[in-house]
Amino acid sequence: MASTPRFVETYLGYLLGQANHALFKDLEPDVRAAGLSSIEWRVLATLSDVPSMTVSALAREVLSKQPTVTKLVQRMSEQGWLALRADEADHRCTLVSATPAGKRKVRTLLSRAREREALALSTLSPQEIERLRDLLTRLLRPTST
Amino acid sequence: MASTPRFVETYLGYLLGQANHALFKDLEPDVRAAGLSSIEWRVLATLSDVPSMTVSALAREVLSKQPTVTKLVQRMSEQGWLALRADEADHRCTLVSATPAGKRKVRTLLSRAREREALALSTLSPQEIERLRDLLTRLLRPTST
DNA sequence: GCATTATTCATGAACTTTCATGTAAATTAC
DNA sequence: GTAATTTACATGAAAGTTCATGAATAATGC
Repeated sequence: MASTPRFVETYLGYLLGQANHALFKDLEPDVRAAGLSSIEWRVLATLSDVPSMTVSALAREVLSKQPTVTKLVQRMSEQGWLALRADEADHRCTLVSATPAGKRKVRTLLSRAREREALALSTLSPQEIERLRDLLTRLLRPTST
Repeated sequence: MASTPRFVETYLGYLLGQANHALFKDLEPDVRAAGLSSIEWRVLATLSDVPSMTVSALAREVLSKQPTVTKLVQRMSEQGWLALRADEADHRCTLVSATPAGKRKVRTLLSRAREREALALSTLSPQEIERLRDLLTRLLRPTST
């Protein structure tokens, strides 16, 4: 006699949160060892392969609020990991970029993250991994024709 | 000539985070209208279909730290949504449960969450949805034979 | 049983995030 | 070109989270 499953066990938001958390837990020791918090890791990873980004674009990427990111990047710039400068084309915008020190700091973490990801995904076949990425991407971009 | 994709565009943790965030954004207005924060919503949803749970079990479920949850449930109990009592079998444990008022408060949100989830998933076929749930579940429980 | 170790939660201090709002720059409508 | 509106960031106060630690209970080894 099967009982009704708990709400959280079937709700997609819960599954996504748990999966994300599980994945990060494997990487967390490395992130902490590098002297970074999880949000700082997200910021540096995001900025690792773009020249620069505005504060609000960065806030969207790292799933945080604009005032949070404003203060976060100020602290990180004091530590020398980020550089802030005004956008010449639009003086309202503050452009955030990773300094060489910041890029250096995150470099090994990026490949470590890839390793951990591969490990976490090792229970799935390459085809299934492909499918998972595809399904998640399509969830994010509803109108993919 | 395809350029190398950005790290965050292919990293699973990023995809999971974005997907989770996108899903919650649809529900957030309802959660806020009910006078709840996102973490309070998670707590009430988690407690909606179990009699009670210890503080640390709850912390694991809602992906937060134990001191965070200790203070959170104290606030929520002052508001009448949760009840706290000592575990008779193990006096170290504080058992947390949703009060009738708390259950009432979350009831409509639970079905609203289902609606929003269905909407977000409507770009996928039922078979694909099944597959996504399956893949995420297997990611969480590596040794499912 | 007694000592040791582990578990569970509570708490104060430090730090971070958030909300509400302010200021400045850019855009739009006239 | 000016006024009204919108956009983007910064900031202070309030609220929340986290770390380090403490106190109490339970489990383990002898």
